[in-house]
Amino acid sequence: MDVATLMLIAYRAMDERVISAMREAGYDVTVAQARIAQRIGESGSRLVDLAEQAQVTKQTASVLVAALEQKGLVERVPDPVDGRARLIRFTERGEAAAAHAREVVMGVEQEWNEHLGPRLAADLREALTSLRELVDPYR
Amino acid sequence: MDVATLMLIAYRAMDERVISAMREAGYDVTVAQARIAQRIGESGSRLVDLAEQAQVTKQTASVLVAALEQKGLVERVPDPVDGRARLIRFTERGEAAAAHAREVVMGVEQEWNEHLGPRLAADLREALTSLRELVDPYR
DNA sequence: GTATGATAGTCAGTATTACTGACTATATTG
DNA sequence: CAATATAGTCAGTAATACTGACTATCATAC
Repeated sequence: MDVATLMLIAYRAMDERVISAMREAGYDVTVAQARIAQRIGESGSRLVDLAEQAQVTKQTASVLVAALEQKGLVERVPDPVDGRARLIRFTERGEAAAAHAREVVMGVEQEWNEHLGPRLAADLREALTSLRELVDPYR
Repeated sequence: MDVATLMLIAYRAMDERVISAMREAGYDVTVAQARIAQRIGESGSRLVDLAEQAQVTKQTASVLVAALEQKGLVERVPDPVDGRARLIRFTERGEAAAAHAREVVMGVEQEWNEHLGPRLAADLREALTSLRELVDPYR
């Protein structure tokens, strides 16, 4: 089995854990929506930036943001310094959802670390970080 | 950045490499189709097995197999030992495509290993294999 | 200042991926 | 032989994602 497929297996397990925890907590968010939401910055982010970071087109990002907006998790406000742009930022409820999601991710990662032990867990992170530099150098 | 997201970044890089190499070689296959095709065994596989391994419903698997069949990469033959079932197996052209894909995956993995160095590459594989036992125990 | 090109975002249309539910046909088990 | 399980399909829908065309605004060069 190639390492990329092994990564996918673990990634999907994380995804399922997060999505089901969010659903239990009353947040009904899909994987793609979560992937966009995860990248919203403190003071709001532009659509194109979210799209680029999540590696989708801006049209796709637009649909996902619209869904999040409809659920009351994010809002779009005009960018004060650029009339073309709008800033996407969390609502209070969205902020709470994001915090919850982060906690779940950290919890699962903690489980993983306990399973792997400190040495292997550290090596895993180091290897993945190093790989990122190779495959995704500009970011 | 959480390790699961780092895994996704690397996984996607692999995906892109494989898909673009396949396209260059004249095979027009999508990611989801490749994920199903990758799991077809030597002597053919049943739809339900492919679906289970790729973690999709059998209806989804059916659509993906139909697409692969339409491209002439796989064929469905009746299962000689079970009248309900049909075996999905590679055509000659499909076999060649699968072999090419495996080569590309191995090539990219080789690049990754060279970037990481032998120790970290081995640790990465060990950690991911161990994680798989945690998150995907029955398989 | 104003024309030119770049950027932010939307709208329209389509393809792919994925789901649930209902169904047929065949196997297996009691 | 009846009851149940399994393999696969069909129908319908939703989510995700794409390309192409468009408007509005910004930045820059003249």
